[in-house]
Amino acid sequence: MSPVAAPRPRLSRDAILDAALAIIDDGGLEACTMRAVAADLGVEAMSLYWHVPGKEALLDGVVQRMLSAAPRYEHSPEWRAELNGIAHALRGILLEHPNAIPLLAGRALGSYAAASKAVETAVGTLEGAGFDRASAIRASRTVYRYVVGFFLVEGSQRPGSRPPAPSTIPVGSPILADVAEAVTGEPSADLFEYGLQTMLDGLEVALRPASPG
Amino acid sequence: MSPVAAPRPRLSRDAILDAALAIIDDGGLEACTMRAVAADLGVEAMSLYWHVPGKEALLDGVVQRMLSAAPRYEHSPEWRAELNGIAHALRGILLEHPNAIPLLAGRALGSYAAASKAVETAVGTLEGAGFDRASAIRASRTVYRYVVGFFLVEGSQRPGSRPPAPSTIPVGSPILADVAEAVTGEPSADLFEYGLQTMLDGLEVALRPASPG
DNA sequence: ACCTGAACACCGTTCAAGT
DNA sequence: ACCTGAACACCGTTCAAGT
Repeated sequence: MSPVAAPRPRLSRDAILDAALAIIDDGGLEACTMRAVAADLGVEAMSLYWHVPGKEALLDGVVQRMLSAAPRYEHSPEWRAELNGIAHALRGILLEHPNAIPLLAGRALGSYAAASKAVETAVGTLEGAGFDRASAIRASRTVYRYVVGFFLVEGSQRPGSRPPAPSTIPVGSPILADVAEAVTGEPSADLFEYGLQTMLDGLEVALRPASPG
Repeated sequence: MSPVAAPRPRLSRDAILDAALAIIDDGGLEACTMRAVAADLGVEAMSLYWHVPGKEALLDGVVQRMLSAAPRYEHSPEWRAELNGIAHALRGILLEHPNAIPLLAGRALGSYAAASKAVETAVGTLEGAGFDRASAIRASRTVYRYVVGFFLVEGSQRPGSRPPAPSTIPVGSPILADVAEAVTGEPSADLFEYGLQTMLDGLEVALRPASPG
C-alpha cells in the first residue's frame, strides 16, 4: 500500500556513532552537532537522546568506534619490530580520522581498552624478549602515549590553524632561526619516526642495560 | 565628588588573558565564556572584541601567557641533565594549569615560540655534547612533544572524567588484568618519568651509536 | 578610541505529548 | 518502546549607537 519509501532502518547507537564520525571526518568537530547527526539519519535531534545519554557520551562512543578498527600490521616475534608495527598501525588509524584526534585528549582509559588486543600481544612479545611483566606493560603504555600524544600536539592541521605568523617566532639567534625552519619545514612524518625510533632505542637500553665496553 | 569607587583600570589585552586563565584554572574550560571573562573585569561581553578578534584568538593568547612563565630549573653543562631539567620545568608549568592543558592541542607553533628561550639553551647544550645542529633540534622538539603529548593524553583528570568503568576494560586474560591494574593503579608521575628517561636513553644511543662490545 | 544594548543565529537539553 | 514539537537557558558574534 504505502509507496516504496525507504523503510528507514531503525535508529541505533551504532548508526548514530557512525554518522557522527562521518560528519567529523568531512566537516570537522564543530560540524558535529546533535541536530546535524540527527538530520543525517533523517530524524529529529531529540531522538538521539533515547540511544545516548548526551553529547559527551556520544563523543566517547565515537572514540571507541574509531579505535576499534583492527590495527593492521605484520606480526613479528622480534619485540622491536612488533612495537614498531603496532605504533605505525595506530598512527594509520589516527590519520584516517584527523579531525577526530582532539577527542582523544583526556580519554586515555576508554581508548586504551579499545586497543587492548594490540596491547595484549605487545606485552606478550616483550615478555618473550626478556622484559618482566611490569616493564612490558610500562613500555607498551609509553609507546601508546607517544603515538597519541604526538598527534594531539600536532593537531588536525585543518584550515583553521593559521600559518606560523612570523611575529610568534622571534628569530633572535641563528639557533632559533634553524628551529623555526625545522618547525615549518621538516615533514611531521620524519619527526614522528625519529621520536619513535629514539623511544625504541631507549627500551633496548633498558633490556640490555650496558654492553660491557 | 564621585565616591572612591575603584577607578576601574583600563581594559587591556593582558588583563583579559589573565582573567580568562584564572577562570579556566578554577572553573574549567567550559566556564570560560566571553560573558564570564567580561563580568570578572566589570565590563560587558562585547567590550572584549575591541582588544581581541574573537574567542579562538583569546584562547591562543591564554596559551601564550601560560607558557611564557619562565621555566625554572638548574642549568647544567651536561646535556642529559639539562634536557631532564627543561622537561620537568615544562611539566611543572603544565601542572599549574591542568584545566588549560587541552588548549595545547594543535597549537604547537605558538607554544613552541613561547618556550623558545628554553629551546635555544637546550639546542646549544646538545651541540656542545656532540650532536649536530639538526639532531639537536630534532631531539629538543621530540622531548618537548613528549612532555606536552603526555599530558594531553592524560587529560585534566577533572571531575567530569568518570572512573574506569569496568565494562570498558574487558579483562579476558591475565595480561589485560595486569594492564588494567597498571592503568588505574600506577601513579601518572611514575609513567611520565619512565617514558622521559627512556627517551633520554634513546638519545644517548644516538650520540654514542654503539659501544664497541 | 573605547564601551554598551539589543538582537541574531545558533547550541545542548528537558519535558509533555504523540504513536 | 521509540520518536516528536515546542520551549528554555545558554552560547559567540554583529551592528548601530552612545560617550
